[in-house]
Amino acid sequence: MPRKPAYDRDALIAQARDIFWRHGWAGTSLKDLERELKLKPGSFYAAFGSKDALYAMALERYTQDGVARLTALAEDIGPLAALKTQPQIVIDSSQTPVQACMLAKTFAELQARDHQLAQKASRHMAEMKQCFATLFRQAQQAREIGPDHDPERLAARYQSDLLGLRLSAERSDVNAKEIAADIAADLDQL
Amino acid sequence: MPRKPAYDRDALIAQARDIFWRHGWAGTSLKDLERELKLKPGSFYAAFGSKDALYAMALERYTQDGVARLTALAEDIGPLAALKTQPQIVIDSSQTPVQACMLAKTFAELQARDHQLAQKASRHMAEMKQCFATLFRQAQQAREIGPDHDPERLAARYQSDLLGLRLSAERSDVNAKEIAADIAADLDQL
DNA sequence: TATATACTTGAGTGATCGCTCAAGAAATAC
DNA sequence: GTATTTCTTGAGCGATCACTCAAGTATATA
Repeated sequence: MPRKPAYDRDALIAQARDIFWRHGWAGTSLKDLERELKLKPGSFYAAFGSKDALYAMALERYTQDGVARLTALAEDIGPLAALKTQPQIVIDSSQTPVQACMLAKTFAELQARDHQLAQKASRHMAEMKQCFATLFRQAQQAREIGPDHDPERLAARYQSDLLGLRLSAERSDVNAKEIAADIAADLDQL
Repeated sequence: MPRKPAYDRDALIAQARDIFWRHGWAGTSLKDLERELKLKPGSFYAAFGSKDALYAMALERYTQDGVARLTALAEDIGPLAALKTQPQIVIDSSQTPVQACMLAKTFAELQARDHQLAQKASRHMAEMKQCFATLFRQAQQAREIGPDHDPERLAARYQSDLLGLRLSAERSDVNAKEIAADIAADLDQL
């Protein structure tokens, strides 16, 4: 009996993710979303419930894709090689809407207001950090890095460096490739 | 003949800087500013012209203070020591409204919309980077670091690390002191 | 004290915010 | 075909946005 939606829900979430990623939470209005997703307000709310709900879905999608991509890369070329390659990947991927991390942008924007989306972003960043720690641990077990390092600590520093790198990559007066190379080079010192 | 304002303009700019720093550009409303600065709309606009104009003054103040503090520190304890101490300073300064850099937050929030405040923030970050580069150059001339390093490149990496550190320091699941120590330790390898 | 010159006040501007909902259109089941 | 169910549409809700301005108030000089 029912009628099917005229849109591809998954594609719309990915599209919304890119818009939010670019312009942030407050910087993206319902008008923006309606125009880009080609949805009237009624359809929008029937499909996603609210702006915040869609934003949460976008964060989810963003994190899932990120973890999946890095995990796949590590299985391809090994944990340490993946960690060394990641800095260059995240800044030269010209397909990404912006260079800075969406989780970091969300967290920075909404943390002070104690917004639930900031908490969600924080949890997702912890997820990513765990992913890094796992790779460092694997690299250690494979004797690719010294045995005296704490994988959790390496992961925290590495993630911090990546956040800085990706923000720096947005700047026109910074040579991000050099920074990425230097971050990768640091991993050889371990 | 005239009547003097009842407020301390400089103090109000510093107060506005802290509010903007915390909540960002879109996250701070005129109502917020009026309430915190205890100014009615008329006085506000007579004093500062617009929200954006005040934000620009806040950015200016933020940068001036940052450069002055680091420069003074370097004259006290030397360029390399200042660079090594800075990471710990910026994250344990419990007087600061938030840990993340206001220039970085502004840039990240407004860059995609090509807002003039994003450009101003970018210029101020370049200013800070030059400040770092000068210290690295001085450290090199003082034989505190090796002669084969490019001070500009070191400065870019160092600033990137600081941006990451300061954002990480906002997170409850990250030990920022460890990251700060690791950044400082890296400078000994030069 | 008289007057000129600011500063302070707060109601109110049009625009936009996220969001609602009733009515019309379309597709399924029978 | 008809009935039923969902999707689509868009006018419009109250709230808030950055901001204006005329009237009132206080302080300087003369």
